[in-house]
Parts: sequence; structure tokens; C-alpha cells
Amino acid sequence: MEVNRSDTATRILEVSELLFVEHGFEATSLRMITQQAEVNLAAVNYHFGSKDALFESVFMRRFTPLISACLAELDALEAKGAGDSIERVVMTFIRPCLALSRDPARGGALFVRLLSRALVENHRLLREALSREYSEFVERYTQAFRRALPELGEQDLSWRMHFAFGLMFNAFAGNDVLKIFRKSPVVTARDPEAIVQHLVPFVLAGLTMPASD
Amino acid sequence: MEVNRSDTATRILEVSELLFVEHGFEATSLRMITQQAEVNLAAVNYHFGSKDALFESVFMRRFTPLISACLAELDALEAKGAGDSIERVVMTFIRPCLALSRDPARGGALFVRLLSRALVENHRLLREALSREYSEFVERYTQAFRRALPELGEQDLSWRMHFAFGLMFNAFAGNDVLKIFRKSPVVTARDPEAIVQHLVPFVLAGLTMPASD
DNA sequence: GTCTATACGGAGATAGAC
DNA sequence: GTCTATCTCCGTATAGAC
Repeated sequence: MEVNRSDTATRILEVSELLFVEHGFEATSLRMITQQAEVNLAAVNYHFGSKDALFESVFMRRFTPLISACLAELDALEAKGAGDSIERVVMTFIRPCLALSRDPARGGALFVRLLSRALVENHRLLREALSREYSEFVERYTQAFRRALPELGEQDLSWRMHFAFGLMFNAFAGNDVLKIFRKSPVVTARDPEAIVQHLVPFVLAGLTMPASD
Repeated sequence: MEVNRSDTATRILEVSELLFVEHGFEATSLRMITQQAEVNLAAVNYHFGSKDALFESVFMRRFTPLISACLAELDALEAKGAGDSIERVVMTFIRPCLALSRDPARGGALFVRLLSRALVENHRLLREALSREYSEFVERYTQAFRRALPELGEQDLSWRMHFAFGLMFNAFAGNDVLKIFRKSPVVTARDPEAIVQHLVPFVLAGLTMPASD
């Protein structure tokens, strides 16, 4: 039965989630995982096929419900006829990300960083898995943006979505290209609430500026 | 003499730059590099200390002149008394990035991607090297932004710089979090000129919106 | 079906001869 | 400076025990 997975596979999943979040993908070895999970080295390849596929499983376990939550918020927004507010559309994405980042049982803020980094860094195996299953996400948000920003041409719309989601994913990833230069970072780039408070207006300013084409 | 480096070290540098750009850091092995450069495997560790340190050398060889070019443009801008235009300040950063991306002798667009990805992905050794040598870059641009956006408080200023540089570096890195979902990307996220044409207005909109604090 | 022990090839690093 | 030989650790594959 698919549901009653052996404890071995579950233990591997949970231990490796913690280790991937803490040390990153490359720096986490299968020997670290299997030792801490108290299972045999070969168990990972038996249950998941490869280290890459293990990461994909770890990733999908959190990503699927996150995407569903965003689309559910989008459904709710459109159901109550508020789908023409771009701010509210943006918040249907932001809010589930924030909720996930506050949930310690699901790894909290650290896991959101893993998610975002995996997207930004473009893991090989992840690409295929995502384009297979999550094209709906992009299509739904493209529709939603088009409806909330009807004065934009298709080119403008695509570019602005590109920048907006890039900015949001990177913000949640905790990437701070300036902090690596600075001795004492002024911006607490890892505090999700503070990020959102400044991020949303910035993104909205770019989205709502006059059309260029 | 520092200038007359042995041909061995130089060959390693040039071959590894090409391979890092083409295959990425992890996927490029020392054995690939040394074979193609026709030097012994141990030569890398003798001349550079480690694979990480080799990457740092490859990186710095291009990054240092890029940063200098930006600061030179900033100097020129302020010398002619145009330092209060935020658009022009932003362009002092964009223009050298574009120039580098057009220069095939220095790796062209692919190398700009490597640079940006290294920043975004936050290589361990890179962090230390950068914070040691390039704090001037951040300090100069912080001053320049403060002068061009005098109505902003320090908090607003830091956040907006954080978002603006994050957006610009990611754009040049060619990261496209949406494209991995899409079958056919509408946005040609890798074409530097097209990026800039849409990127600059988006960034400026966020930078110049009314202050929040 | 599950799990264990073990082996293999490739990686980065290094000691020591020349 | 250079090169050979060798070390440890990695992900992976498989044969065979339960």
C-alpha cells in the first residue's frame, strides 16, 4: 500500500529534510542521513532511487500543499469578486508562504529558504518534476495578473511577473547579495514579516506602473 | 615576480573559467581541468590550494574590474553633478554589467551569469573574500542612493537597495523561477538588452515610490 | 518486499621523491 | 615546481540474508 510506507522511508525523509535545510544539498551526504536515521546506507537508493530523487521527494512533500494553498486563496478571492485587485492577488501568494515560514512543524522559515533556493538554483531533476506538475500554478497566476492589470500588453505582463516572482522567491530564500559585502546588515533580510512589509509595496510599484508597450 | 606566473597557473585559470561557465562549479572536476590544460592533477592544489580557492581566483579576475568600472562610472556621474538622478545612478551599475556581457573575450553573457549565480548562491569562500575587499562598493552605492533619494529614511533605503540589487543580480544571472513551470517562456530572460529595457523601469518604480517611514 | 554488507569508480586532497 | 602514488570520502550498484 502506498500510504503505509515503511518507517524506514519516512525516517529517511524527515532526517534528510532537516539536514538539507541545515547544510544544503551537496554538503549533505547519504552517509550522514542514513547514520542519523539509523538505517542502512543502501536504504536510500532502495526506497528513492538516488540522492537526487530523494531531494525531489523531500521538496514535493512541502511544495505541493504550498501551491495548493495559493491556488485555494486565489479561488476564494475570485469567488468573492475581488480578483481585480492586484494587491490581493499578490497576497494570495505571499500569505501561504508566510504561513509556512511560521510553522515550525514543517521546518519553518528555514524550509521556505530551501524551497526558494531550490527554485532559484534550478536543480536539474526538479525542473522536470515541476514543469510536469505545476504548469497550472503559472497559468492560473498569469490569468489572475492579466485580469488585475488589464491595461498591460502580453510582453509587459510577462516581464513584470518574471520580476515580481523572482523578487518574492528570492526574498523568501533569504538571499542578500548586499549583506555579503556589509559588516553589519541594516536589513534583517531573514525576518519574514519584515520582508513582506517592505517587499509587497516594492513589488506593487513595479507591477502597477504605466504600461510601456 | 607576480606578473610572470608560470604558464601552468595561467592555463589552469583559463581552462577552468571556460569549464565553470559551461558546466558549473560542482560538475567540473579537477581531473577535467587538468587534463584539458595539460597539467598534472596536483598542480591545482599546488598553485591555488583547493578547488574552492581556484574558483575564487577565477571569479575575482573578472569581478574586480567590473566593480572598478561601476565605481568609475559613479565617480564620473558625480563629477558632472548628476548624482541626484537615481536613474543615472542605477545605470552606472547596469552599464558595466551589460558591457561585460557583450565581451566574448571575457566569457560574455555566460560569465555574467556565473558571477551573478555565485553571488546569489553565496559560495562560502566567496563570502569572506568579498566582504574583505568589496565593502567599498556597497558603501559607495549606499551614499549614492541616499543622495539621489533624500526623502527616504535609512530603513526604507536599505530595503529598497536590497530588493533593487537582488533583482538586478538575479536578472543578470538569468534566473527565471517561472520558466521552469512554463512550456514556452514568453520572456527571453537571457537576452541582456531586453532584460535591461524592462528591468530598469521596474526597479526605478520600486525605488522612487513614496517613503513608508 | 525489505534490509544488510560490501564493492566499485570517481572525487578532492596530500606526502614525498625528483 | 612538478609528478606519482595514495588517502579518504562520495554516490551508486548488487548479491544475498531475512
